[in-house]
Amino acid sequence: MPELPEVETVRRGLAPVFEGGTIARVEARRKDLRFPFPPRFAARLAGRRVLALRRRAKYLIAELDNGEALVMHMGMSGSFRVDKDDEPGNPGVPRGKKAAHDHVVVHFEGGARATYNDPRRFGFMLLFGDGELATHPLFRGLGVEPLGEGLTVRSLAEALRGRTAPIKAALLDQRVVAGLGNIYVCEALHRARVSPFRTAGSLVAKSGAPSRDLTRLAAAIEAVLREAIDAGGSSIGDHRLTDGSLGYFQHSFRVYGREGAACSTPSCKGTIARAAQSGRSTFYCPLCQK
DNA sequence: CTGTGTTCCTGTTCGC
DNA sequence: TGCGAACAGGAACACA
Repeated sequence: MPELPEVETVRRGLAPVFEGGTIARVEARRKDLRFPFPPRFAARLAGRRVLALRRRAKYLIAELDNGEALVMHMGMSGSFRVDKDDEPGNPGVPRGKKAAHDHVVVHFEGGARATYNDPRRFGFMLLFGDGELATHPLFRGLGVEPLGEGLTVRSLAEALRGRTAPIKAALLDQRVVAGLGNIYVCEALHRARVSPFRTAGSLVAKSGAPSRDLTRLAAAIEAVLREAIDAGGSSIGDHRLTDGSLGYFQHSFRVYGREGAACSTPSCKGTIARAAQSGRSTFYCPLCQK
């Protein structure tokens, strides 16, 4: 489920509990998710204080007071639920009650709990040693963060130059831009009026200079992510939506899941179509995306 | 190195 | 209503 905006929304929802909190104990209710839990996973977390909860691409990173880092990925179907014992009206699952697919529960001193639920178990949790974030294969090749200073038209041009894969596939590649997924790639390409079938390299001039289309695309990526985060931000505090669901922004999709609908581009008479690209669904307007 | 297809797993939705 | 098929937001991996 979660792409960058959802992961960021989850981070903001979890931060009040994680940051500054001390982990009392961890329940890992099975031996693995996508990958096996690290050796002595629960024991190594117990007693640790969380200094900060960060996000990189679609990863959540809890920095611990011993220099290690708890790295979490929610895969396709992962979600977190936060429960605080000192809130009598808390709509979350009552203490001790186990919902299906609740695989990990992090108990904090003071009684707050963060419960990780993941039916498909494509998510995972790892413990990195001091400094491992910079060198671990999962992080080593990650591209720039699309928000903040990382993503520039120039950096995009450099990453895409000469590539013959469709721009849709290139943007899904986490080495190009970190954190984009199928939904937001579709949305960004539509906003930029760029066809998902164009080769990535066609957006870059032979000289390496970015095209006008690429300039629009970079702006569209940033805009759609920011809007989605803002929409998610408005849902923080609602326990049902602190879980990484798409929140209110799904009502703002212009192409994703809208096959057959009228294109929303002003004065465009197109109809949103759906195609398969590298095994995933692409939603686009055949008329205004060139 | 680059690009593409397969695979992990379970739940939900769709067409008959 | 039931039931099999298609599909799902990720990304590691194998392979051409």
